[in-house]
Amino acid sequence: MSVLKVHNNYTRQKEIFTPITPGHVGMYVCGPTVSGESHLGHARPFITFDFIYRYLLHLGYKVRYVRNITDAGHFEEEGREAEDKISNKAVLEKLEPMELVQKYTNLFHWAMRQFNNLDPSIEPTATGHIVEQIGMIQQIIDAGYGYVINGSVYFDVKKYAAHYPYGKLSGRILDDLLETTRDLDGQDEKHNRQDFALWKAAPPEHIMRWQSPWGEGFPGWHIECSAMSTKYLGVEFDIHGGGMDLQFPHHESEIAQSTICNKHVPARYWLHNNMITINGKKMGKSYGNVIRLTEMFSGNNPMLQQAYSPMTIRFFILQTHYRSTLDFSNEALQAAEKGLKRLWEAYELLKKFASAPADPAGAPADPASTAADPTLDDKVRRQLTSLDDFMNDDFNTAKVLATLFDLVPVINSLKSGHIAPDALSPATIGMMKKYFTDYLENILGLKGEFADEDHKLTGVVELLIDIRRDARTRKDYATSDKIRNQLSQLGIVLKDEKDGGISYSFS
RNA sequence: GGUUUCGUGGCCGAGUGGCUAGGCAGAGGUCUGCAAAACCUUUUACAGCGGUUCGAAUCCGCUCGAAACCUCCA
Repeated sequence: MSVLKVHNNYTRQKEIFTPITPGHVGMYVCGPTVSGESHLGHARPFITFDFIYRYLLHLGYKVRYVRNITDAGHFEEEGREAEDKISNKAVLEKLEPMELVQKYTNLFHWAMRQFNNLDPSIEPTATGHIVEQIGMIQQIIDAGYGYVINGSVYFDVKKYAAHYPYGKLSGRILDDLLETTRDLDGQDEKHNRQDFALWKAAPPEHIMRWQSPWGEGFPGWHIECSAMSTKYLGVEFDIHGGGMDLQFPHHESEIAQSTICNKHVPARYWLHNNMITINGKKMGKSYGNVIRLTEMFSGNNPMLQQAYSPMTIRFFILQTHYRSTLDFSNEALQAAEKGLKRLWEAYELLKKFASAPADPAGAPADPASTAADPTLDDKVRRQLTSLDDFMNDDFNTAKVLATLFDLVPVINSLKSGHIAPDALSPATIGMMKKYFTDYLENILGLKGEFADEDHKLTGVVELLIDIRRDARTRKDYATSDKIRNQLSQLGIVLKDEKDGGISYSFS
């Protein structure tokens, strides 16, 4: 049995995962900014850290998974007109800021449920932790690493870099930053360009504002995650996750803030998922190439040839390693949809197989002994146990799925008789069931799309199948074809099987 | 411009020194009243050029191309 290894972006190495507190894992993942609707790109981190969360639970860890809601807004253009993104849009949409925030939070939660993501243990909001953020900013000022100008507070990156390794996470060198940071127009009140805001004085038109020792204003973006992760996970926790694009400056700034306040780099393992691209370009608002999740599910977007179900999208994401970019295309999504169907149908078949009888006295000494085909039996077992190795290898879900696909022909052949029913031992069949359920449902978080179909509908379909069976027995193919074709038009596909059975699926 | 990463067959994507990845699509076959599914077989690969090595898609160098970050961004 292998041990879990994760690629730690902080050290740029694959490392054995060792939690700080044995048996417990603290994980913080940067959540959504609820100033707009989530798009396909946003789905990736939350699905990625969901299967990571699920796998840690599967390994038996007690996990506290904290994922924030950013509802306080950031700077649209730092250094120029400090505009709160959320309040700005609220004016445009003539909504109360918190009304807008609520609307998009609800939509976000709805999307997470569609994806079958487990709820985080704690989902703190930035607006609910202003006090903690102010406290942390004060600490930074007191320590001499923050300075106040015109009611705003900035972090002194240059001073920090003189004492601490600034840029380690993102692989950046301060001097390079000084030279390469793009020129911003207008006056900059910061001492140095690479300094970042801890607190911003609110201009009069700014709706979201809070009292602080430095006047009315609102918190900088980076401080919220530092404050909330510290509050709920302590000064040092295990995993910090988020999209790769957050590595700099967001996570780098978090490290700097926490280092000053808590004397600790906040997390041991920094995990970042890669981007979803479209035509090779990152999907993002500024690129104007986003497909919203509601559009993905409905197909209502010019870039989409059809609707894609949440599980298709989840499967699509799982087929790629989380650290690789994933390119969107209709062709790829359609392939994922078909692949998932094939895999899931085999799983449904497998669940119906007779399994090994429960043996309270213990498993047989040699579980493979009853297998008529020991070679195959052994191969299946090895493939199943390799799933753990792949998952332990920095969550290689792509390999996990490929291996499960390898077993699909075995399952289908057992069903059809191409492989003798006793080729595999009952214990191995039972093991397959367990692994398939564990991996597909519990770890990868997939679910049958039609699990909730109305039982009455099922009954009606089975009645029609019954009538059709009679018709076929009479060789009344006109009637049998009529039933099959009409059902097919309704999206219910019948399949005649070799043994005279008929199966069906909703599409 | 700087930093980093990547370039795999028709498409999507694993693999990181030797052994079939996998999915989708295509082809042939088996099965079947027909169809679908399933099963079996199968075509098309590792950007280019050099180097290291018994052996490289995998390591090194160069060239070309792409992306991410450097600005809000999952």
